[in-house]
Amino acid sequence: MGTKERRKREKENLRQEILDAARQLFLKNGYDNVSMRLIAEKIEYSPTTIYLYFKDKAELFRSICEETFGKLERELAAINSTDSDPVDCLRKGGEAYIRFGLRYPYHYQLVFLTSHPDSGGKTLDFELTGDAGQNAFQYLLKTVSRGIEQGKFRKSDPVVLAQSVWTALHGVASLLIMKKGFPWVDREQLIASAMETLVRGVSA
Amino acid sequence: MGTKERRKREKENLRQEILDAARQLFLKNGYDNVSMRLIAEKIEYSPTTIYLYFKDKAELFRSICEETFGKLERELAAINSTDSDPVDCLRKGGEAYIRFGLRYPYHYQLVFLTSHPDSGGKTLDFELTGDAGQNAFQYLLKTVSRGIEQGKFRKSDPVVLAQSVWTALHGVASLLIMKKGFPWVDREQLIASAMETLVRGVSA
Amino acid sequence: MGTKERRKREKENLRQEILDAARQLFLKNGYDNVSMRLIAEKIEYSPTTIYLYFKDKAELFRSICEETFGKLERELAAINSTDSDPVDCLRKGGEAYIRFGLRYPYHYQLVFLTSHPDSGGKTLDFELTGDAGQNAFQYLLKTVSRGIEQGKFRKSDPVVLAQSVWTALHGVASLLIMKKGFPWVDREQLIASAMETLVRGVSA
Amino acid sequence: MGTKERRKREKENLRQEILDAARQLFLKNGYDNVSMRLIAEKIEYSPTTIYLYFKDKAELFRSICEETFGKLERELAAINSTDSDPVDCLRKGGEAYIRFGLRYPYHYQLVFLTSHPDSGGKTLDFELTGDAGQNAFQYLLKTVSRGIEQGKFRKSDPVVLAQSVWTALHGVASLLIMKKGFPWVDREQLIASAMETLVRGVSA
DNA sequence: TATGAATGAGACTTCATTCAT
DNA sequence: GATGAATGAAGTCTCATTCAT
Repeated sequence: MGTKERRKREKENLRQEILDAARQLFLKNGYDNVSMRLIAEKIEYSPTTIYLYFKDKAELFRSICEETFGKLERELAAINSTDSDPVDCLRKGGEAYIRFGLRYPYHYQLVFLTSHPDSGGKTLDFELTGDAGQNAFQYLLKTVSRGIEQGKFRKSDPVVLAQSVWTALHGVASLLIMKKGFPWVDREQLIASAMETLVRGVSA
Repeated sequence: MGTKERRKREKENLRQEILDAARQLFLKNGYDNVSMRLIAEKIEYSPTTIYLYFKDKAELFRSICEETFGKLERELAAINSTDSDPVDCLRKGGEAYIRFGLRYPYHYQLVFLTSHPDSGGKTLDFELTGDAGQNAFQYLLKTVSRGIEQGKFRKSDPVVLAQSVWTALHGVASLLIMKKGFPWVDREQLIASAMETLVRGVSA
Repeated sequence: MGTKERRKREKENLRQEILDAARQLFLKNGYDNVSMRLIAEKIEYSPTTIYLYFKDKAELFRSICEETFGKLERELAAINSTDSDPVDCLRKGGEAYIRFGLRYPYHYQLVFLTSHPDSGGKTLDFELTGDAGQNAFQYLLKTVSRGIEQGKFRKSDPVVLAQSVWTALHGVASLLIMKKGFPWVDREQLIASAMETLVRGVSA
Repeated sequence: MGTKERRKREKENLRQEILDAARQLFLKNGYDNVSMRLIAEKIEYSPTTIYLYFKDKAELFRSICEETFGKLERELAAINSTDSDPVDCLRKGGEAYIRFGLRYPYHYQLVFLTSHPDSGGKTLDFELTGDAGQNAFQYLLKTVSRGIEQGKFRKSDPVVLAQSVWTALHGVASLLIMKKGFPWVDREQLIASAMETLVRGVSA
């Protein structure tokens, strides 16, 4: 194979390489503390090159978000289509959600633990993120609605209940991801306890 | 009238004035979107002046955090010392925790939503982090322990239960803070529902 | 239908197509505000392609100028050879000159409104400059000389008079080109008035 | 005088020094080819420093224009207030205008021979320039109007005539400034001839 | 002939910070 | 105690251009 391979690392797909590098940096440093130059250095390309694949910094960030949401959605979709009992669904879906976060901590952080630069002047307008968030949320909402209808979950506005379920799940995932230094109990025990609390909490 | 009083507002303590201005700005814009100049303009002093009171931007921010977390601790302490019923304690303390996060979102972010392993170059180095987290947690642990002892909370390892309670509280605070763009239901309803879920979930 | 014809428009001569596109853009936006990419997009080719036909941006521009100034000379030549009355010649030639400037404002700028002493680093080096100026001037000089000889223009050194005529024509063209923001009267009226002033001014 | 003088060149007024440097560079290179860095290097300061005196590049450019227009206006005002005969006024004012250009070729070029970046996308909106231009033009308009009223200038719309007079004056100034390489006749002769042509041309 | 990929240079601008007064 | 003046570093992004195919 006479092909000249300029760098050892395979770079079949530079676009993906950029995404990977950027994701990691955004996570470690936060959106504002990652410069295009920094990303470029990490992949050992010139900053200009990034602009061949992404219109600007915001689009790069947005792409990373979309990517992650896609993964999560697919996992949740699988569970929802398999199981029919709302309680089972909640249990399995909830755990899946938490474990998704733990398995892809980088992605999770980026999407759920990075403040999108929409507050301070520089409105970058990540509507899309919101949409994707809602998509993932729809699965949860369905489950909760069914649970209420079937009298298995306590009576209440389905949206309200679903959102509060989400906060509970997110709490577990995010704290475990972010506070690795905290003297946590056994991770499995904690997840079990949190899920138990959640399921009891929403049950009728 | 000989004395030219440059501003009507009393400024006995410029240091405090700086802290106040900076706190508001950090809260509104986030750390990265607040420049020293911006703070200086708000207090109508020159940027240089700030450096007479604070070594640099990081120290200024750190001071604000300390100040703020003092408040959180005091709030939680007050609740814990006043109320004796663990359920009430959990309810009130939990709400206080959430509302604290919502009131000081950037401080909350800094301490609970930032991973500080190496912080990538710009070392902000908030030693406080671990301490504050654990301090706050101690109050919760006490309450949970008492609840289990009194048979009001379901039987389980107090630390495990306390930690899972924390995740639930944190979930509400952090999601509301980070995902402002999400179509949340009425905030009060959401908090109420989440607390209800939590209290039911841990009850015996 | 085997042959995929990428564009309907015939493109026998890509070089000419580039020139045409570039000319329009240079005219509309000015040299500095036209990027190679912009030209490339207009002709629906890649930027790289342009370099197959022109060494660089400067050469492309230079080609356009040459092309254009050929036209000016031909126009003036035609008038001078057709008309024999110096007054008519002056009138028609003068108007032609002005209108030429207005039709090709950026070319005109380049040749008559740019000082090319050292051109500060970015040497555009339009040798053409002096030549084109003088060539155009020769036609004027002939006309003026004939006018004086025939007693139709006021007695004076032909070169002096010709040069002052040139300044008058140039004044109209250059001001209209450079000061688009000025609240000019109707352009035709202005040209007519300026020409009237000029012809009266040189008449015996 | 123990005063530490950091540089030999006097720099009592850095703002003026910036203006001077910028004016020269804008002239030599054109607006687009002058970078803030270049100006900074010329005055041996950091680019940042310029921003202490001017909001941005556009404001710097605008300031230079204002400065120049001020000078011209004052000269023309002096003449108009002294002389009463329109013909004299035209003659003297016209010459003054031309000589102003020749005396301040840098200023003149910048204001009358630099295309303000208003055409190509980047609308910088130099309304002000237009205003100032109009102010200077008012003096000319007054003279021309009086001349027409008194029957000394040929009957015509005063604004049209005034504008065509301006083009004539501008033609002399600008060509002499820009085309130093052209084999001009004696400058005084040329000015005299151009003014003669102009005065004859507008006379009744 | 045509181009996709890549880049070095450089554009304007903002920022935290220091120094001398 | 307070500030005006100044700066080095860095930010995002665009451009003309080249190279290998």
